[in-house]
Amino acid sequence: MKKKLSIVDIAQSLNVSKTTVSFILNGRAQEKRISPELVERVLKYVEEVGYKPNSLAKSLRTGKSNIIGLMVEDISNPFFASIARLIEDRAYKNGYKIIYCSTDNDTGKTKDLINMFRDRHVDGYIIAPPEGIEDDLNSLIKDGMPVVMFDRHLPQVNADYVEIDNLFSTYNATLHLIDKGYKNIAFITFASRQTQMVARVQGYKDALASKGLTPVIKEIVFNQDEDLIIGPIESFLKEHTGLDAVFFGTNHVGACGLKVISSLGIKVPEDLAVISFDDYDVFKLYKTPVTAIAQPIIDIADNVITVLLNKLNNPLSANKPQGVILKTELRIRDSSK
Amino acid sequence: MKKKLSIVDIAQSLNVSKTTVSFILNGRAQEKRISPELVERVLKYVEEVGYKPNSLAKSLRTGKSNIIGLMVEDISNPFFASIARLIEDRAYKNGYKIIYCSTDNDTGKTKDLINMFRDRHVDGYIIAPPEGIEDDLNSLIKDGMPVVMFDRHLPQVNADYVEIDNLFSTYNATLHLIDKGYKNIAFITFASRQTQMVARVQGYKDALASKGLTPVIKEIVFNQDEDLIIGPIESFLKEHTGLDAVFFGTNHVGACGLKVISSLGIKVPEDLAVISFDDYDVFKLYKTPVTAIAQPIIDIADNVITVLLNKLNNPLSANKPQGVILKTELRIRDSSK
DNA sequence: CTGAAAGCGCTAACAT
DNA sequence: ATGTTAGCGCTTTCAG
Repeated sequence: MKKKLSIVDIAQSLNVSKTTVSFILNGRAQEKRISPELVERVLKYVEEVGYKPNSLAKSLRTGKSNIIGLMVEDISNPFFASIARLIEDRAYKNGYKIIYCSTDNDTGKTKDLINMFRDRHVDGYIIAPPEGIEDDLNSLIKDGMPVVMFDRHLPQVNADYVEIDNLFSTYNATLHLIDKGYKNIAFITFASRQTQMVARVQGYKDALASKGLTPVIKEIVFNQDEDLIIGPIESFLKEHTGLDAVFFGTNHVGACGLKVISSLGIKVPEDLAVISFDDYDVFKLYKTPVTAIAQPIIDIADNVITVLLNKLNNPLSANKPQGVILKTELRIRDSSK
Repeated sequence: MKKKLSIVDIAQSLNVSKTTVSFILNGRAQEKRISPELVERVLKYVEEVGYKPNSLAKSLRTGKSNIIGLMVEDISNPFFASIARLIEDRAYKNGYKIIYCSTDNDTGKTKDLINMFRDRHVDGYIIAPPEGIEDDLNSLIKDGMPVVMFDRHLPQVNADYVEIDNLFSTYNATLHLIDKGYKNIAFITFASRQTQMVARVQGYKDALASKGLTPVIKEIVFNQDEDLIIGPIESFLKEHTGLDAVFFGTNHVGACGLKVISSLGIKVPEDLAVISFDDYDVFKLYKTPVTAIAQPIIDIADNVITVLLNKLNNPLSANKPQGVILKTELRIRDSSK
């Protein structure tokens, strides 16, 4: 077990002061007018013996950890997994590491997680916030921590956020269904007071209202156990026989809904047209490919990390937080023909 | 921005030594025979002012970070995302945090990542190892770091690992196809010398050999860009018109393969029977539900974390590393009827 | 240009 | 039972 080298070891071996080594390693040689030869010699030696500064000690001293805390709803959801992946890549390229975790939309768990991150001295926070953590986030912001929300935002929290145009997306997609002649359109989604979900429901309602149609909304309580999502959808679909179209509010609900539709032997789109929020393989490959609202995942990730890096690099900039609203794309497939 | 409290502040406010506070906070009060009244008083005060020890300083001092490094192939792959999720949960419950990242099966990137983890003083490593990092892993182990491999292992690395019975899984599934009367069965997968893939191919070959049939194997070079996976599969399928069944070696290849099959208008299973390794929504919901080999995700995650926690808690235990091999389940659906 | 020295907040011998 | 003290490895003033 080879002993870890410290900056002192390097300094001693080279017969210079550790201060000098530190300056050189931190690119402050020029500023400190250290001779290029020495710089060269130190760098070469450091390389040679494979010395790595202890970042823990560094963090303790500087108060910076170069870690970003990323809280998604559920990392096993493809939407969040993809975003996490893209953010991870961009973060690494900029010298930051990611610690991530899943909130499960659980307020208590999220509070714990925030404390843990805080405790770990993460430099910035990226979060798809559940409800009820306004105070925690505000306290973070008050302490000068960069915070970026995505997928949704908390109106009482004055921080940057990156979202999509939820209301228009469902409005537009619902109109598409109506255009195609569907009249009894149900909206099935997770029960949630979060901004993104409220907007999605509203867009759906607005579109129906504009044509004098009546909304039928089914809210499912989220549960890890898929059967508890499938069950209610099945009951709902069995009860509401007059429907000619159904709109799923998230990819997860959509996938579960399709399972129900398959098992019930419902024909898409003849018996029932289908649209879902989010797009992924399941929708493309379903028996009848499913029309979906695709979120600009790359754009979302790019915006999130750009905003955060900005705040990280200009901690002073007291410029007002802003919200970025991105467009979605309605991918029309056979399920709504 | 309220100033962070340190243990010294606590000690001063209470007129005790910081040692005492430290002992109390670390549950060593009894052992050190500190009066219950004092313990009570300290704990109450700590709670009251919301003091949190600085874990960075703690780590620097103790050399423990309570962080586990988790390296998967690609966090946006549902198989790895699910496992990561389960591991994350179990780790948190045991007081560990996870730093995760995607290796992309890229040796260079993985080496960097290992260095980063090492640098961050993670307490243990969980990795789905790409080829070529034997030395890095061995050096880790030599330095006494707990390492657990999963999904595959590196024969030259003497560490615990958790895998499934790849060879038997494909052997068994291939026999199933043969039983059903299919004779010209192709195996399409990612080009890889990793243990799990070698075993999968071997199982397929063995099954065919046992019946005197000839293998047809197509290896695809992995690429982030899905079109570069779909393209080769399409060419392959067009060239090999005599096939009556195809076996996809991973969920990713399987999903891409289905896209090709759909776009080519190939009927499953009439024109072509299909089986894929891994199981997920896409296979259940495909036009013709696809027979799949389901990995015991929960078991895998459980075993991985159990083994790691064990090593973390008994660093001394020089017991030989062992491999855990788990069983898979062949879920027969209409695509291989 | 370089060195001494003071911490960052915590733990753990080693005294009392 | 409780206090003293010496670091963990690094950055950074301040003096040469």
